[in-house]
Amino acid sequence: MLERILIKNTLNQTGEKVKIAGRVGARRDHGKLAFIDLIDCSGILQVVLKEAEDLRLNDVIAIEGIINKRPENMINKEIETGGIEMQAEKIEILNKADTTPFELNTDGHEVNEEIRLKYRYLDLRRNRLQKNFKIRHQITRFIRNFLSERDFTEIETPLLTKSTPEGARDYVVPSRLQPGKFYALPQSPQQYKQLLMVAGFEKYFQIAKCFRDEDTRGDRQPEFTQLDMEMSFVGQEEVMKLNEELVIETIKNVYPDKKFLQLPFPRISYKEAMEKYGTDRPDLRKDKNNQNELAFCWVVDFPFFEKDKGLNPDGSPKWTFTHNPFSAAAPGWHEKLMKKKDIEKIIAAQYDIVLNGFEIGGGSIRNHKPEALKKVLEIIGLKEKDIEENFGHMLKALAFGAPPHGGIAFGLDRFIAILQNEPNIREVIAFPKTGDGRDLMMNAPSEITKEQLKELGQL
RNA sequence: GGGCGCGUGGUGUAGCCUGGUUAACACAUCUCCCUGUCACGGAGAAGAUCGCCGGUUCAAAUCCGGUCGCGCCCGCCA
Repeated sequence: MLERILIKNTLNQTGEKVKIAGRVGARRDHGKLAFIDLIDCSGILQVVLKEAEDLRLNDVIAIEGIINKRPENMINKEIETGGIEMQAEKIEILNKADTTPFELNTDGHEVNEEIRLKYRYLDLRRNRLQKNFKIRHQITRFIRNFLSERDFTEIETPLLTKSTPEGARDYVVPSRLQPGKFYALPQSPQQYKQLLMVAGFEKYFQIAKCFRDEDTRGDRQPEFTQLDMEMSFVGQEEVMKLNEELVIETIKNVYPDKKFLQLPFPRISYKEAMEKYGTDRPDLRKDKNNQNELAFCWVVDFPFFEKDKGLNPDGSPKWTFTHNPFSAAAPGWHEKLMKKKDIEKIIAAQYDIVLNGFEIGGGSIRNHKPEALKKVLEIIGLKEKDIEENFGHMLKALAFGAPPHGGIAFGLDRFIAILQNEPNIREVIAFPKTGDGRDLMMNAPSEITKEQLKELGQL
């Protein structure tokens, strides 16, 4: 009884009898001679059959046979195993396959998105998507190793957490044990990672799922993955330096053909970006058709606050934060923040990293003193009661000797999509949602039973 | 919430502007032929009441109105 080996391992088995297994990717029947391309997770191999078998596309089979060198004039240079082939001796059909609703030997761009998502498990068989997810794994593996080697601890934070009044709309989950109350799914692990700094971990990271109940875009999904990171006893320079190195090393390792337009990454102030490029995420590429050109930049010196729509009841302007309520003021602006003076001029210790015109990450140095965070919350118009209710735990935690800290978060899906030259992050998310937030394959969201609703206190 | 685009066999398109044969083509599917193909080739077959509803007309895939679905963009997204 032969043990099954992977197709990539047939390369050094010339002359040997082996067993391989996979699905039929193509069939070329010549009557008394037939070929099939067998596909497994590691590659593709041509199998020669003496007689035409009753094999159909996508049937799952196991084959035993001899691996032979191909004659010189029959070598296929297009595939890795093009110099060898298997002479089949025994075929076992493990499972027959229905005809697929679309062809799998293309890149899929021609097929309607809706039908691709409905049959996502077939769509994922495509070469292009297989590559995307193998690369995605290489990237996350490299990042994990890079940060682990630098004393970072990967820590998971809760998905069932608390709704907060600021920022994006929350996805909420009704509580059974606390009828009428709701958990919220995190928009980001922001508060937890800061609390981990209070806890003394000093260097934390997480490949974190985040949720935002807002309208989607080509580069936005309701559910997405963030590389989340936080460090204690650092300033803006250290965070930027470490992350620049992380990005450069990751790309050098996974994409040796990609070229950085400028190293180190140029730094542009928000003001300069707006004046020169009319956007805070400028596309600095020289040749936008060159898929290997990467134009990174940092955008810094963001205004902390901007005027919100409408006015306060007393006629004073309403303020909102431009990026993150937990950010600290940039060096030199702390006094203005504490005195709530020249609010529109205050600069935040905030930095965005931009790649080819897309914001792929952003972070800041945080307010590690409770009185500073409180000032920010007051400026954006929160009443004492709201502050206590929504941020009381943060203020309390910071008061127990929180170290100075700061961090960053990368939109991992977006980052990978750009590196893979994919126009849409759905191509690098295994089971993405449609524009209106549905999962066409699982048919979610769906209705739940009256009993479930009752248990949740929703009836 | 708003703007734009698309919807025709299983998949992708043509036809629509300028209404009129049996709705065309490619791929996929099925049958047959084929001993060196590699997205094999050849012969044949089946498969669409043109998203849905209504209107105009002798006649609607085609014109008009509505509706549904999908995508992209603006708003929104700390």
